[in-house]
Amino acid sequence: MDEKYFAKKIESKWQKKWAADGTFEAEVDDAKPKFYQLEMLPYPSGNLHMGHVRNYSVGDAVAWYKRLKGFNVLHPIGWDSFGQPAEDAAIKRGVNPREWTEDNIRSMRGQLERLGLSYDWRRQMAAHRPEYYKFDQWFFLKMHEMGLAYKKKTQVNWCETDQATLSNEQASGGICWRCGNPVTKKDLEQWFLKTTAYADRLLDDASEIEAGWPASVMKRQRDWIGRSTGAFVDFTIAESDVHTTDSGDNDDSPSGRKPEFVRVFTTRIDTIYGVNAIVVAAEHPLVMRHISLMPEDVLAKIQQIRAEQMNPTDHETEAIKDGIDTGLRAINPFSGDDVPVWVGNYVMMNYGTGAVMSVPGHDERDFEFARKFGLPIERVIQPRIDAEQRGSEGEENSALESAFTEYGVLVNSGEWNGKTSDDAKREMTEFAANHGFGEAATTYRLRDWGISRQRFWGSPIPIIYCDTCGTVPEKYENLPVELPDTAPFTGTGESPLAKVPEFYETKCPNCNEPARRETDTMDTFVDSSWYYFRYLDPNNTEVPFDTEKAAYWTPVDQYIGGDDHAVMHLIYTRFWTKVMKDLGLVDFDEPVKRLLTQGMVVGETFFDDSTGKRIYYPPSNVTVERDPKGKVVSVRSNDGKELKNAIERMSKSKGNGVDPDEMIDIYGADAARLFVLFAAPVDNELVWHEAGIEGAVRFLQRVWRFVWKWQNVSSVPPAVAGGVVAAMDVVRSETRDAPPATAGGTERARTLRMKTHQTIKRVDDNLGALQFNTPVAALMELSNAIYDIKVEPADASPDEIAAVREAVSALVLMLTPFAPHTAEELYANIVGNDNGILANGGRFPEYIEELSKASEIEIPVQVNGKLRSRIFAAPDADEDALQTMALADEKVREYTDGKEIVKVVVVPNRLVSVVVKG
RNA sequence: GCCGAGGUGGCGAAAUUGGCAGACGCACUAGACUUAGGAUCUAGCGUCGAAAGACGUGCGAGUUCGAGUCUCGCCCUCGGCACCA
Repeated sequence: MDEKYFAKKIESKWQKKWAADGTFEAEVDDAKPKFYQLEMLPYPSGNLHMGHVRNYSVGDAVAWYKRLKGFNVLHPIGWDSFGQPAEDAAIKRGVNPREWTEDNIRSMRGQLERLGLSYDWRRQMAAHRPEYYKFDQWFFLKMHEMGLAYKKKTQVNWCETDQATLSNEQASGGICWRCGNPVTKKDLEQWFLKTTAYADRLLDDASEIEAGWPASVMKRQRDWIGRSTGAFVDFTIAESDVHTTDSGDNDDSPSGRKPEFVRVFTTRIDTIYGVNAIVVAAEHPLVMRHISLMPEDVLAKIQQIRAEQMNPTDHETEAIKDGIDTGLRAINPFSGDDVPVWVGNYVMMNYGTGAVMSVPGHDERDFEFARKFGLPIERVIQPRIDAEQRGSEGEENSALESAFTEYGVLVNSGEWNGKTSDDAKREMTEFAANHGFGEAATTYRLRDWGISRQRFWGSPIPIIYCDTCGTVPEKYENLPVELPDTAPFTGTGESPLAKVPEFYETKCPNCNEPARRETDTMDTFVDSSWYYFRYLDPNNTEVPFDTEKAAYWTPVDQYIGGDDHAVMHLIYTRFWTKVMKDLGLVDFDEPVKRLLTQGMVVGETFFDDSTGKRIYYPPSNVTVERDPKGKVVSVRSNDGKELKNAIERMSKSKGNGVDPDEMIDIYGADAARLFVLFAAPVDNELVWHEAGIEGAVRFLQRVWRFVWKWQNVSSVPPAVAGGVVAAMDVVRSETRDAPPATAGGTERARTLRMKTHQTIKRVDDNLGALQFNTPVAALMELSNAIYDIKVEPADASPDEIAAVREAVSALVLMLTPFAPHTAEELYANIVGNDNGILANGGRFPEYIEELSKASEIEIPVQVNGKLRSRIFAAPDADEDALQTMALADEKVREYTDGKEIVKVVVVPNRLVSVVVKG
């Protein structure tokens, strides 16, 4: 051990050692409890960024913590290596996507290794390798057999910038998930996975994982699935001689020919007597059927609305209601009234039935629409009112100032008057069903998952089109359908594979006649839906993974990643798991027991308002002026211009990115890791300040210096040579049996031991609760306490040496999850061998409660709620004793003398509160 | 607009869940050592005040011996969704 802390030297030493020893290689072992620690796998862009560093430092801390607690820990990593950037590189720079990807994986693996992350590298998977994507295809075929994979022509989300289709999840908010540009619509023939078939299970199984997942993620998933229960109701079209078997787009309708009708979905059938119109989407089949009879101006308006709905969503103009009366009329099956049929821009074809019953009295949108077009507004629900008010007649007919959307009691609703909304909903739905004009219904916001991508760099969809046999799945024994080495890359929206005859020309698996392969590839979110099962059995060539291995390791105990995947990846992977359960591959419904979403790492930049030029903060790029208290008064560029600050997501274009390699080079991996864990609570945003990482180095150096100073002393008793745990046993028996020391040095020893054991408990509790900033603070406090003992090794008494030795051993072991290289090196120094913490049987230090307690504790005394004094008492002193002491206290008496004591509240070990009067 | 999370020193944050607000770190101030310090060590660091002390967790009320924490009403910030019938 060197006297000085050289991060680079010890980091490379232990990284080599771990790799050579296979320290983090895990195997199934029924004798040990398992722990599957997983972090979201990176896309191999070529460079690690600070967000990765944070994500993987957190995961590594958990993995180490669990190892020290005696778990058999599986901690793998891999590569989400299919996807657009590789193809973009091919288009722009003519490189081969495979070589580009492999190069990036190589360099990023180097970066991960330099961080010293404790992965079992033997299990690495990469999505773009045939041995992996073979099983994407395998799953696709299984889902095809199960009827979960199907093809249909539909309007898809299309990103003009990326020239690519997007799933609904990827186009959330009308914005492309990758490039952030607005999304348009396009008609395409696409393969879909039937996620909607699992909508109920996705919702209902959520209760199993609720406790371990962030509430916000659960909520966003629920909102995304968007289940609403209500009813379909059919309104017959008046004076129409058209007959229909359904409302056009709905397969669930009753069979048999009936007069033309329009089917609406409503969650509020109890308001049906308040219907003033039927409003349908511009593309609704009803409109299509009657289009020839409509006047010019109506058609023009419908065209206009249709065009607006096709365009990228503009949230500014969206709120303005627009519509036109089609001239058709529909009959309300409950009241018998006939109402106009309108086209409205606020009704969307892709939700419910594309038609709504407009009830302006009790729906805000309908209210706004009715106001604008002067349609009648009637009250049919009245708030529940008290008995004495019930008689007042005016209520029922009073004009509505705004829509009343709550539940209440029905009025103006014929025979249903007086029913509550709840009762009416149930009874009216039944009534509609019995009379054949409606039924109970549930609709979802969730859509099926469109997985076709007109891209080269993805898993080919294993389907063959044959002129005689039609759409034919590839045979399992022919998997993988391999990508060609290269293709003509244009990025124009057609799959490059469609230009590679060697790829698409094939024989039909059925009839052996010439046939054509599907040339679209799968969405990369397919790869990430099941990758963590592949880690369990990465070399299996027959099936995705061995079910027995999965039975031991899965589900994932702890998953960590960014919350930008709250909807996309995490819904897909939950869906995939449920499919795997139905296939008999796993026996659980939910793949991830606990989920932690870490906050973003952001950078601070300063910019010149006039030019918009950004300057990244620390390395002497700017001059910071502060007042004597340290508050920033101004920041100037080196040429004297006043700058404004901005905290933004780190990115190349903003020039505020921080290169992990550079940080490792300057400060060391341990310091970088320690800092990201310490700087902020894990779910908060983290503003990267280089000064902070210097603080982390200082802490490590302090610990280092301390061990150096005490190293000769700490190896004195031969009994200690067996290791830290043994050392601590010795220390424990030395002091436990000894009478409580009272004088001089031994008092110091006792205080330090107390701090040591309090720290053990705090760090254990905090890590167990997935907090990382607070245990680091606790370790810093312990290090300060060791420092504060202020005894030179030569002058220390035996129990002081023992106490210091115990404190140092505990500190070093508990440092492992945060700064493993430093901890390993210090530990090696303490035990006198280089075998490593785990090989030596190092464990998380044991907490001994009795040692954590002070012999005397300070108890604050309040008089009338204000802190007036402190008394010292033995722990667990009884209430009477504390009260007597408190009332006898000189300072307390200043406030109580001559006054009446009304009440004394005593909280043992906490406080005494005296209430006086007069 | 709706939903969710949150507002604590100059900054990042703690606070045993109703019990000494500001632990720990950064920044800052003073001093020591030093040829030097962007190293290290010592001390200080919520506001006002010379001190005693008073005030202090977005604002206003309330419950309580006692409120950062609980209740009610406002204000603000950040995220998500955005006509979901």
